[in-house]
Amino acid sequence: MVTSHDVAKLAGVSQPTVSRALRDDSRLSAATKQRVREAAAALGYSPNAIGRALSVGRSTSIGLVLTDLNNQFYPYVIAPMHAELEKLGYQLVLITESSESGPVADHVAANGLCGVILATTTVDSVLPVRLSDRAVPFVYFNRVAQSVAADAVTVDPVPGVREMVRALAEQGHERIGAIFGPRNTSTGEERETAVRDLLQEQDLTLVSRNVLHGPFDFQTGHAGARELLDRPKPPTVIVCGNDVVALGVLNAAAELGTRVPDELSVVGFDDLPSSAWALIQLSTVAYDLDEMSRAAARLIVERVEGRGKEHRKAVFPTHYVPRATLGPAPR
Amino acid sequence: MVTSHDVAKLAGVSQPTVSRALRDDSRLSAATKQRVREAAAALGYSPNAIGRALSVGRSTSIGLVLTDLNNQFYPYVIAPMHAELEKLGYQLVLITESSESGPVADHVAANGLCGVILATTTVDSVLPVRLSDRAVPFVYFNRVAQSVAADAVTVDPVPGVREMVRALAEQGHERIGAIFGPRNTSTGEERETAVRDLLQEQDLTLVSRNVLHGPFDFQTGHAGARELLDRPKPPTVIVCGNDVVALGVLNAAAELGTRVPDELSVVGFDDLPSSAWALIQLSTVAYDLDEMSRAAARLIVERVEGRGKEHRKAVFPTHYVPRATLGPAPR
DNA sequence: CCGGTTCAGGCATACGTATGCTCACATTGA
DNA sequence: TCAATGTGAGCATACGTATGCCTGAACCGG
Repeated sequence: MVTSHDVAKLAGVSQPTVSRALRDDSRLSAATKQRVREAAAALGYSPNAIGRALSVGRSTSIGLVLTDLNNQFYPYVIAPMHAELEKLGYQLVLITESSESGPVADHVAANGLCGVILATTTVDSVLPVRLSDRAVPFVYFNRVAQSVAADAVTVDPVPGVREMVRALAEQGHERIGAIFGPRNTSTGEERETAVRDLLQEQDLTLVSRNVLHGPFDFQTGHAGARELLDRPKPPTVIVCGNDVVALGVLNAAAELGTRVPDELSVVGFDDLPSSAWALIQLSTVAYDLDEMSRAAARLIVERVEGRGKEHRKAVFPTHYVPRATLGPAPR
Repeated sequence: MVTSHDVAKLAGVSQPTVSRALRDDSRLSAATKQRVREAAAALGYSPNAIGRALSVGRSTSIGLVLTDLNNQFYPYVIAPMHAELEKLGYQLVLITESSESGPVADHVAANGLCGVILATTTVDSVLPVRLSDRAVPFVYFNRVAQSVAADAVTVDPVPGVREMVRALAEQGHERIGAIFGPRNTSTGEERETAVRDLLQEQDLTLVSRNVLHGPFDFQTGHAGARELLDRPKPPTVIVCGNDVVALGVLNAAAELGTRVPDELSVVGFDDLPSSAWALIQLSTVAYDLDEMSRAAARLIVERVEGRGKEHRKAVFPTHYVPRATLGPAPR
């Protein structure tokens, strides 16, 4: 391994001078900088990130904490987040909360992460507290916890849900089913509240026997749809907590031979790229997930670098995207 | 931040003793170890990974190098790989080859990764050479390069493709189209060769005008299907380089109103979880992608830890999974 | 009773980089 | 000509952990 000492020797300067030259310190003469740069290039030197991290007291690794890496939702988060972090000179490290290596907070502190993005926070999670105790900077992504205030990027479901509910009323749906997300997540709660409130504005009601809850995953939608469709008077539309749940519903309907949207309408939330596929054509509530992911990356970097003191919240608006899975209510 | 010095002070021992106690060094007495452990627990101490990495000369971060993080294929690789690495005490760091931060090899060396898994190697890639030059341990995942020998986990397409081609012949297909992967990837090349050779065994031929190539992505399948279906005598079946390409084909067919499998059969390769969905039901060639990903993780860790000297190759067998997208050839 | 062995732990140092402080030299102004 | 200022770069050290080497004490056998 070639170190700054090797470069120093070749350039005929001291090691600190190498460090300064490559960081473009104003105190060095242009000639010296040039000489050092040439020596560095000749040796193929690149500064050791670990030495640097130890010296400056923090690394350039940002952790992304999530529970379910298998969920279809996260690829669309990871990709833009990674891209943005890379642009800013940071790396993305994946951390799952079901960590077998003990408490996540220890894990984070121990592994030299300089900050984390929390993507699967539950309302009652203690992780934010732990991180706060250890002074690890963090940002809420999508979901927030009540325990600790911090930077956050979130979604405002109301505008999109309002449009969606209006479309649903216009199509004449009255027996409405819903498969919401977990009650202990802010997204689950907010979306459910938005749907309930806005349905009421349309003089529509959600009867509790047609409302299910579960994790934001395929299985929830799949099993939920089978349950709802098995009712004597099944709902004519199922409102889903997110697109992944809706995919579960659509597939269950396909298995049962229930035609969508002729016999059953389905709406989702997130507008994942696959929802636009011709084979899916899911009517859903959309927002700019790509930009939202990038915003989270920028926020954590600013926080890590000490810029910005106030906690900032970026709230992304939503809109309804009508496609083929919401149709007229069957009589 | 609480360091091993703090623990040492509290336990009334020296810092090296703390280090040894927590690593369960045989030289220390049980009593001392116990005392140190209690002190560490009392202070909530966890060893700093950066200090450790600097001292021992390597980190516990494994890089996963890929080009297209958006590809549907990778989530199913990342999740098990991450899980296995975590179990072994390592972390997964994502690296994209289209890195804006300069050559990947520098990036890797500079960021203190102790090893990398190459998931999107092209046959003519120079990255393996660069890594080899810098003595960075690496493992080929799925695709291999010719330039440098290394540990590798790969797939043998022959058994699965043989079954698939036989099924295709049995269904009476004669006008066969194909959308293969890039010629400069080992997977693209191997699968294409397998299909061509085994078709010949069935006295079937692939006319070159019905053969396309492109990246292993949705767009390739989508555009390719539109091109092939626009021919005067379109193929009755399209053999795809992988499932993601097949998804593109299926969606293009849906857009064009081409019924699958009545008017067009489609087969894929990889058997992604979504291929089994009722809405998709893609007939495809399967292998154990989950176990393969874990195997890559284990291999790189063994290499990093210096165990095992010979290069090892793990080759995963394939089999055909008949579903709904391969049907009888239309007359 | 003494030399040799073993055990338990401390001391010194290394890893690679960054930075505060110091210092030598050149330049400037009076 | 000399003091004051400024410029350019080196010296010393810090970051947190791991480990080779050494030391002191206890123990053992002859």
